[in-house]
Amino acid sequence: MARPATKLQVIRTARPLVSRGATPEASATQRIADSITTAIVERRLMPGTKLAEQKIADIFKVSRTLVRQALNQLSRDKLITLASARGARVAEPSVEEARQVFDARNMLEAAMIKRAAVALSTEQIAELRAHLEAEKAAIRSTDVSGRTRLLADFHVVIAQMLGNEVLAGMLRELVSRSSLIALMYQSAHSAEHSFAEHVAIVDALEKRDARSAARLMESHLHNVERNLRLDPRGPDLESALLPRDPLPRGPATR
Amino acid sequence: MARPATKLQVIRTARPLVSRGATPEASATQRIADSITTAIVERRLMPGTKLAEQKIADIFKVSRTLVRQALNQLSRDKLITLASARGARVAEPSVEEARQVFDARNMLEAAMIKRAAVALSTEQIAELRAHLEAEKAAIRSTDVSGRTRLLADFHVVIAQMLGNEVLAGMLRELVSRSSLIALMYQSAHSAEHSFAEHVAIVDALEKRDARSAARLMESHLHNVERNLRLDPRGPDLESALLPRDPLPRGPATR
DNA sequence: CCACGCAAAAGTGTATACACTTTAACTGAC
DNA sequence: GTCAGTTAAAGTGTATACACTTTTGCGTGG
Repeated sequence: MARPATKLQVIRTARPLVSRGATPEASATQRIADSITTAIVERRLMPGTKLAEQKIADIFKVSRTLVRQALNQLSRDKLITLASARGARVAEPSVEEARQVFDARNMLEAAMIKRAAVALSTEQIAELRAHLEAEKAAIRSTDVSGRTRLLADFHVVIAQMLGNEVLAGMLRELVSRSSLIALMYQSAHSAEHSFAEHVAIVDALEKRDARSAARLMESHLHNVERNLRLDPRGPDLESALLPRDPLPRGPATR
Repeated sequence: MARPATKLQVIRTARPLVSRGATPEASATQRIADSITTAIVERRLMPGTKLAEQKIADIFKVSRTLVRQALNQLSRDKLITLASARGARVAEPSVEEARQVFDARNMLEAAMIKRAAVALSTEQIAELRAHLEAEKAAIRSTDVSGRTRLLADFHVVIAQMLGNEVLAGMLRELVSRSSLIALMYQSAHSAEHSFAEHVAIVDALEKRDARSAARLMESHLHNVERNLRLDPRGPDLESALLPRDPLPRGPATR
């Protein structure tokens, strides 16, 4: 597999995601995990990048102990892979894994949206409209990282509105895995397109039309998945090696 | 909150669950996490029991480092709760949490079983029959721990047969949380009853009747939930001590 | 020039040390 | 006898030490 071998640039800048519990003073471990998560989702850390414990510890000025805890968490979320004695790398989800994640989302979210059509209050639907406005603004202002986050949060927010934190938690995990997948397979699905589909879904919710809301959600997820470059030959080893992009020097990939 | 304060008896005896990946030499951390998990599910560790790191470390003859890793994992599964500087306790899921868990299972498993009715091969359905035989045997022989595990595994096995490990993983977590909930609220749902419902579900699968399979699964989960003693007064101290009048809505948990 | 092997460097896995927090146990005043 | 305040014990949070594994770089023989 192609190994970008990016040298682990500064991560910083990352603010704690809104998603996690609003702890005033988040634990150091959580801060680290969140920073790495957003760095991955915002494409500052590419799949395959080595995450050496000591280097991260130096960056955050803590000991390896806390970094290890954070890496363990991320490993459970499948955002990184841990190989015994060989360290952590940003995960490189397989095509098969992508299929499974989207399949699971489909089952979960179709059921969820049907319930939402019945259970959400008018105020909550208004909140969803507000969320859509935020999405639109982020897209207009070309705020790439905010846009990515908002488009993903749309799905989680609905789960939270249903008052089911268990559901929301599962969805949060699936959605962040989806982001990594989209990134890895260079989704051709535009943000504008996703946004339009979100609008259609909320429209259906407003009309309390559970059936079409579910249909729209399914086709939304299907579209996102379909637009991944899940080519038969996989994530282009060939095209990466063949002289598409002539490197200045020899094999000095370090 | 009622605190049994059981003094953390010997855990041992526990063999690694079949559920986790069949690693030949599981890591020490995983061994510890599995032991505690089965101890909880088999009622050898009651909700609220304090899990002191050093004591567990002594039992397993490792350092606190590994115990902490295991406890962190279990905390993510919501089988224990971690309070900063106050240590780990076996979780005491609230009534609300129970509702959410069963609600999430309902969404997930209804969708799953519909798919299973279409996608499972004849051989796989035969395997399910074999699983049912094992359930029956465990129930007959009053093998309590095996029975509990097999009844829970039924749901996970179906997910695995669909070839979706992501789905199976989520279900595995939900099912073990359900076990803790059933234990805590002393389910009155008999093993025999669950078994009979499992048989009915497989019958429907065999007939490729997706709709009734889904209906049966939903009513199965509903029955399990309904038979929990989720009384308004709950299992807590107040009502245990004060010979109270019937509470209208009562300050449920806490 | 390449392949192979060996040794140094880097990195991970686990144990231990130590500071700080919580819990308990005790003391004395009321 | 009860309660508050104080202090010791127990326990957790983080850092560090050290053994062992993997990776890397180099030198030697072919």
